[in-house]
Amino acid sequence: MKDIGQYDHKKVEEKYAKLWVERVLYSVKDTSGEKFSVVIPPPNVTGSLHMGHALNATLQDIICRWQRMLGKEVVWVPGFDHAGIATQYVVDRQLQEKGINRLDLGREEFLKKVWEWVPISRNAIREQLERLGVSVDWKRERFTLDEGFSRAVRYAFRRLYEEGLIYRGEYMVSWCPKDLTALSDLEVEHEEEEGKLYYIRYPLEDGSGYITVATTRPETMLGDTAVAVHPEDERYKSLVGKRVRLPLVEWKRKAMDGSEVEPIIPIIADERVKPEFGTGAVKITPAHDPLDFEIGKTHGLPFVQVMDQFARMNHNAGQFEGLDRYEARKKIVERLEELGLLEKVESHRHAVGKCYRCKTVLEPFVSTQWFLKVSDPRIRDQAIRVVKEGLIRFIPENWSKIYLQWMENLKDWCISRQIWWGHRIPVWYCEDCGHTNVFTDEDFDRVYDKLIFNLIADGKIGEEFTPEEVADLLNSPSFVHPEMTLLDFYKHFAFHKYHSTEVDANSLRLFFTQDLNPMAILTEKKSRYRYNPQKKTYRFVLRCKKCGSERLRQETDVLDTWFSSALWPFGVFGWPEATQDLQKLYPTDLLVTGFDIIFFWVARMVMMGTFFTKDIPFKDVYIHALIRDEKGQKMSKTKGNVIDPLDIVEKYGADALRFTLAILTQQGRDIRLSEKRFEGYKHFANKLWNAGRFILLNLDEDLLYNLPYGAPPRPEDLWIITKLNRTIERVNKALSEYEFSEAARELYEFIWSEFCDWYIEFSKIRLYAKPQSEDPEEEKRIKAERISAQATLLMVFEKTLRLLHPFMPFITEELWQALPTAHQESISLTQYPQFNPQEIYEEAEKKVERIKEIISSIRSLRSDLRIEPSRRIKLYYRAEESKSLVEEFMPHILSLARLESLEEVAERPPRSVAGFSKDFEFYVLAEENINLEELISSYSRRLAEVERSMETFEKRLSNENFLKKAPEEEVQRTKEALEELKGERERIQRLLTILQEAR
RNA sequence: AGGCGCGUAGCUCAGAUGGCAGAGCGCCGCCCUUACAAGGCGGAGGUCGGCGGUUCGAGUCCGCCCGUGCCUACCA
Repeated sequence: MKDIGQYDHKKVEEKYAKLWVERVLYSVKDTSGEKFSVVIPPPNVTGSLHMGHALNATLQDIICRWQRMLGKEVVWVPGFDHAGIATQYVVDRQLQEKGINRLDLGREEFLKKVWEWVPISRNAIREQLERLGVSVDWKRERFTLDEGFSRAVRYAFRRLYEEGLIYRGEYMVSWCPKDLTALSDLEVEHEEEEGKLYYIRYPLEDGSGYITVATTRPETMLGDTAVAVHPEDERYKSLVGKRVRLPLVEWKRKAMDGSEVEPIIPIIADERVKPEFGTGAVKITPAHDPLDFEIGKTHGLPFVQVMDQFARMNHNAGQFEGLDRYEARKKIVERLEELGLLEKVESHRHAVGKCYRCKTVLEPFVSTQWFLKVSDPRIRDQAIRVVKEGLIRFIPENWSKIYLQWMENLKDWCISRQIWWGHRIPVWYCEDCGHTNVFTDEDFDRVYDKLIFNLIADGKIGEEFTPEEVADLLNSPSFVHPEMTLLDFYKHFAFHKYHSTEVDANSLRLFFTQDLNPMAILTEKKSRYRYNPQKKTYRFVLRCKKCGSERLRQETDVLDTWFSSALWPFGVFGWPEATQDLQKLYPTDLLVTGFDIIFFWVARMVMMGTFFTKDIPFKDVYIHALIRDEKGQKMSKTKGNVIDPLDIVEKYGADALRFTLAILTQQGRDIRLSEKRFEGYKHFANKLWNAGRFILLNLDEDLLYNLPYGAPPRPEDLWIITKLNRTIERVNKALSEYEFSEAARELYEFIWSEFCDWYIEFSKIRLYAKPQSEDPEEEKRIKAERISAQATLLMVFEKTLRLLHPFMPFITEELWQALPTAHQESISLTQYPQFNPQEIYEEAEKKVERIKEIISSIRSLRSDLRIEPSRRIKLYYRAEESKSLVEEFMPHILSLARLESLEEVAERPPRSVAGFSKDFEFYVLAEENINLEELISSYSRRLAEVERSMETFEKRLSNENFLKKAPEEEVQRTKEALEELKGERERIQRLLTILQEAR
């Protein structure tokens, strides 16, 4: 007997969100058993989580909690992504709002600002994840820019470089003139736009006429160095080899190789020109168009850049210099028109590439960049094989096709970015011999040299540093784990080998006093350190591996953020160190992510994973849908249609949020979300709570001791046990197939429609039973009955809570802890219910289902007759097969159909109205004010329906082909169904006649 | 331009292996029946986008079309 009162999701959830983290429930210490490991797709530190993250986290948590309850040692690694451009963009905008320009601030100062921002975002996200109840192991939290991870990135870069898989070169890339960086092909968003196609006449040099070219970008004509036609194009065959005078350009232009280029340009033939497009003649601007770049290369054409990094016209643009590309376009078109060289302008739909971050139209731009040869068989073949052979499994399956398609058409990946926030490429160019040096800490023997190298490469200390600076830094709290020092963190995540032996505070002190003794350094030419006696600072010296020069210049570019993300599933476990974690927990078992980053991330993890670890990074890849708003629009801040998960958690609770997301997650389908959905499942949580409240209110304190004195189970007990058992089976099956929606629906259906609607109602018969006499035997019997009802309620409810726990962790925890059977620190540490074939009671199941039908049919009649629920009425019945059942379940029918009495009669009582359910026919005495019309129309509708069904069955059975060809079983089934319908029709007809007479 | 997905009740969506169309929300009616009005009980509502084909039988399999969403792509 205890009352848990009304459901207050905030109270419950806030309590456990904190408690679970404090008690470190989800940190596995002993990893000797069967493991289940997952790495979270690290959220970007760009702000806070959106609904997509909430979905992602929820689905992973459902699986992780389920696996944990199945007895596995679940390790779920959380973390964050530094998210290069995205984060830089966010901080840049914040500064702009304060009127600060990033370029004025300079790299170092700007990075400081970013490091100030990151913890703000990270804490917000952490808090959100905790509120969602995710069971990650916070002790393992990682950041893609933390010390260990950065080291892994450098290691990976070096390996790839040494294997010849990374190269540097001058190529055409997509350039964002706003973010001032190159982007990979994937970061280009193509958008269809209504543009214009300009037809421009280029006069032939000999004055014999002109050739007309068509272009969408007239401003690039200033950089034209040829006109190309298809070699087989009869219209232009005679012109090939001739030259044209480039209009407007009356000056010499400077090509990228420094040579001067005349505005007289050749007409060349190239098969890549499509004769059917435009005029069939195309202007060639090798420095500003990808195809022209290729053609320029093959034909040895000069490359003339006419724009700078801001997409402004440069010195090659003569009078147009300094104009923005679009202004230049306008001016150039005007000029051409004046000169009569603009033949016509057509409207033209075409795709333009935009920056995926800032949506600026990108400029094809020739520049020197770093590339990763992902198309190399050493990388690609494995990545294809592991998916083809099913070692990695996509769910839903069709994504593997998309993955493979993309893999087949791989192009080299531009991995360098001209931004500041990210992993600086670990390359130092020699100013003397020009050698490209790639350094990692492997190049140094002593641990402290390694350490200091890493600090420098990370930009954690400046080129010149004092020992105090280094010591302070190493003794300061780690960015990721404030309870550790930076040095601890290094030891833990990066210097596995040296763990607790060589690296400690004492040796650190010794290192600085002995090894970095200024006198020793000044006299020791080969020292790694240079001492500056004036400033009392040290410099860590790198020497060119080829010529030994100390004059090295570090590459200023940083790596594409996805380069580091690609190492995530093994980097988090300490790779490249051969840690125990790596051996035990890698490959991971599951990756849950959205389809929008299959190419960006999933594919690259597979490529890097198989390349570096010779193993797959994960076994199952569950691809979930994208969250959209109720109109099917992508949620975005600019559209203002975002639903903030924290708002929902506040208003409806994390449990409701999670359950909603789970039940809406049908495989491979986008989720349209409106706030209304959450409300419905909050009601579900409330329903569950109230069921718990009811049970607790009705449990006797001494129940657990009295269990042996309980009466044997009744059919409804066996029925609900069977129903629960079937639900257990279905939920486990659904989860094993990642059918979240199916699992959630089964739970909802069972809890609400079976347990609450029927079983609890049935149980009240025994719980509320009062002895009719003073007979002590009867009292004893009633008590025994009550015990058995309580026991079943408790047992079924307890199992149900465990079954539901992965979906709604908070409320299930709270209710479970309130049960007298609670015996564990947390419900999440108990076992997940499993199907038990012994607990299927078909006989009882059938009986109770039939009784439900009978009760419903009585309720239906009552409702049609407008008899209020509170009025207990007398009912009379006739029945054949159902008779014994009705007698057996008399109390149930009386109670749930709210009857005063139910008596068997031989004939329909006079002046009565009738209803039926199969052979069970029942009668209510008609009163003066009874409403028959509703009933008559109800029966009429029913009759029509039955007759319609009969017709289709009769037609089918009179079809010879059906009888001949359909399976015997099917024919039989149809016949039986028809017989049943016939009986029903007769009954309805009879009842209708009665009603009409009574009218 | 290719590829993928979707079109079923007013809305959001379920409907292995073809065999009497389902749920939630919304709507209508009656009820504060001592777990729950965030509730109970009862009910209405659908030519399964269109056309053709395979089949005894098609929401389900095949073809075409229409609508819609997304991904990929160097048509200047």
